[in-house]
Parts: sequence; structure tokens; C-alpha cells
Amino acid sequence: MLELAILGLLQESPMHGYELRKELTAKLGAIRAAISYGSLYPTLRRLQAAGWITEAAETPATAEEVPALTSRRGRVVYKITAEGKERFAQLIGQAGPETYDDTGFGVHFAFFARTDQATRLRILEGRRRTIEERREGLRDVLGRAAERLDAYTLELQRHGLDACEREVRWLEELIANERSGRAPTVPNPGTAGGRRDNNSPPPPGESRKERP
Amino acid sequence: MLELAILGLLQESPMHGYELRKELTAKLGAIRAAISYGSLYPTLRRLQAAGWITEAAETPATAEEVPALTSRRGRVVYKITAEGKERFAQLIGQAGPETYDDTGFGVHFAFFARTDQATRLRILEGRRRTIEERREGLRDVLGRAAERLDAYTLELQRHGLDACEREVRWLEELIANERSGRAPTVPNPGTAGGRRDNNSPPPPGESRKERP
DNA sequence: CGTGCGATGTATCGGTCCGATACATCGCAG
DNA sequence: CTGCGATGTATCGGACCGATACATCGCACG
Repeated sequence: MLELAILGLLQESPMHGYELRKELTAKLGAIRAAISYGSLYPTLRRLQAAGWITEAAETPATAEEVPALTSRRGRVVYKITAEGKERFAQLIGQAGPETYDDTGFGVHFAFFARTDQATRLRILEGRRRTIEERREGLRDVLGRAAERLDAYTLELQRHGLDACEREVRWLEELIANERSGRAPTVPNPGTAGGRRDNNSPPPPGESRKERP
Repeated sequence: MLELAILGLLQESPMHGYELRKELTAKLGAIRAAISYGSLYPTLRRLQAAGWITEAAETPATAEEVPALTSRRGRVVYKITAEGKERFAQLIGQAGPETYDDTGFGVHFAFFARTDQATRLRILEGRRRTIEERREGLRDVLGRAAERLDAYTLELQRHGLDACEREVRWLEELIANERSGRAPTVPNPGTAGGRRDNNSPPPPGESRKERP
């Protein structure tokens, strides 16, 4: 999962570890806590060994000398290679069971802008299937085994069941949207402060890159 | 986390691994997928080595002989020890940061019937804090960094934000309930099939054990 | 003027947990 | 009587986390 996320982010622009972590947190903040360096750095090493990424030279063109006075301490910028792009395309295109669990789905979804529509649909439906099964499991417990469990445990299940139902509905809308339109935006009026408009969703072909 | 869950379940009644996994799945189904044997068995071994649990003899009293004909193949029943109960009480009573993440909170919550009220309140408030922070992070991204992210990523964040707000509300109700009543049941009319009544929540002292 | 603290930055280590895999027994339907 | 699905125990490699260590940079506060 981390591999996919790193490859995806480096496709936007080269980055060093720290920056990568921040971008990762921003992009995946909805589905998981901040990624640990204890995962990040070993993974970067692994990707580099596999040839998917390489180290890029530091020293941006605007660096007006100010040279080796303090010896230009280490800041390792990574960029994706051509093989890395292939690898990313391969990973993003295939969908196994791990694509449908909470984390896996979240990561795939976060890169839907780089995923073709058929795959998007396949993933959304697989996820829906998965959540529907989880939902049925919870209904079973709440129905059949209810008297064996204490009130707190039951309340937990109820809350979980509610979340499942809500996610299924969300997925339904996304699927419908995907099938016969193009925009990922769900038409329901957001629960949060409603000042966000977000019209003009980009037709998900390729996205332009920009860096400040 | 697994340690806490196993200790908690074995407190209800002795069990072997397979059974433990099923009960674990039933009790924690709302927060995580089925626990893996690759975690379960090593953890059981660890707990046994630490002296928190012991192997109990198989052969339930009703076993009308039918003896060593096929050599009574292995089925290892574990039961909790006195030290194990102390350990459980210690684990359930203390609350660190890991108590507030998704899995940790879920496990603690699932054993709230064995937790004193002060601790329950502390945990609920810690969890609320954690989710509120996650919520603020998502709002920040949605507000400040919105134009840097594609429509799919934004939709993911929105869905996550919605889940956060919902959970905070849920926690508020539980906290209010906890402060001035006793019942864990949230008064909101459930989204699911509403045939479950659940009055008479047990005053959370000690719960009776029963096994079929 | 300095000094110390919070953000930036790279890195490792032990431990927890997962997914795949292997293997054996039991009850029962065909 | 044969095979298959549920029950049952077990290990191994790998992914990821949390704690920890360490070094530099900019700037606010005294």
C-alpha cells in the first residue's frame, strides 16, 4: 500500500522523505493516521533497490551558490523512474481482496484521478461488496447473538452498522455517478460548513502538475 | 490490543483458539476484520509464557467416555489465571494515546462493561479529542489545500470529515449518558431495522457469566 | 548577542499483526 | 465409501508502527 502511495505521489513531483510524509498525510488523512518514518524510509530504500525510484540531485537552480560553507547537509530527493511509472500503472490497475479493505481502498481511491474508469468501477463495486458483507455480519450479531453481548458491545456494533450503511449509500452514489457522468462529486448537501462549492471537476484524464 | 481482548474474553469462559477467534470476530466485528491466526497463536503462547493464561484440561464432564479410540486429538483450551485477571484490570484501567486510535478505542469500548465509570469517561473524552483533531486536520486540508487536490481525493476527505463529525456526536451522547445516567444506549432512533429494544442495561458492576 | 526551542530532516530497532500456507480430524451428504 | 466443508493448530516472511537517536535551521525572547 505504501509502495503504491509513494509511487503515486512522486509522479506529481520529486520529493524528499519529510515532504513525502506530509503530502501522504494530506492526501490520506481521511483514512489513516500519519505514516511512520519506520515504514517510510525502509520502503523508499526498497523502491530504490527495485529501480522504481532514484535519488535526484539537490541544489535547485535558484541556489545562488552559498556553497559548502556548512557542507550542504543531507536532504535526499527522490524521483520516479520510467519503470516506476510502469509499476504504478500495474499496481493501480489490478484489484485483489486487499484493494477492498479500509486502507487499501482508501489509497486506491485517492489515486482515482490516475485510474481508468473501468477499474474505478470495479474497485467501487468490490468495496461495496465488502462493506455489504461486513454489514450483514453486524446485522447477524445484532439479531441472533444480541442477548449474549452487553449493552456497550451492542452499541459499538450499532454504530459500526450505521457506518456501513452510510458507506454503502456513498458508494452507490459514486457508482451511479461513475457509470453515467464523470464527476466524483456526490450531490448530497454536505453536513459540514457548506461554503465549499467545487463545481468544475476535472474530466479524469491526466492531471496537470504544478508546484509552487 | 490482542492481549487485552484475549484476556477479556477468557474472563467470560475458557476457550480454545478457534472459538476465541470466533468470539473475537463477533465482539469486535464493528471495528476490525477477523483476527489472523498468525497473530492469535503466537499471542496465546506469549500470554501463557507470561503466566496470564494456562492450558485447561479438555474432556468436559458430560463426555460419556468414548475414550482414546481415536486418541483425543489436540484441542487446547485456555483459561485465565489470577495474575491474568490482574493484568487485564491494569490494561483496562490505564489509557495512553494508543487507547484513542480506532482499534485501541474499539477494543477498550467493547469491554466497557468491565471498566469503571471514571475510566470510561476518560476514554470517551480522549477519543473525542482525538477525533476532533482528525476532523480539524481534514477541515484544514479541505479549506486551505483544496485546489491542490483532485476531485476524488477531495471527495474522500469529505466523506472522512463526515464520519468524524458523526462520531463526535455519537461520543457526545455517550459522554452525556455516562455522566448522568447509566445506560450506554444512545436514544437516537436507529437507522437499521428497529425491532431491537434493549431496555435493562446491566448496571456495570460485574457481569454474570453463562455458557451454553 | 546568544541561546535555546520548535520545525525540518534522515535513520534504525524491536515488536505487533497479517496473509499465505500446511496439515490433520470430524460429520455428513452423495 | 468418498470426498468436501467446518473445525482445529501451527509457522513464516513481510508490512507497518512507535520509540528513539541525532543533526541542522531560523527565529523569538531575554
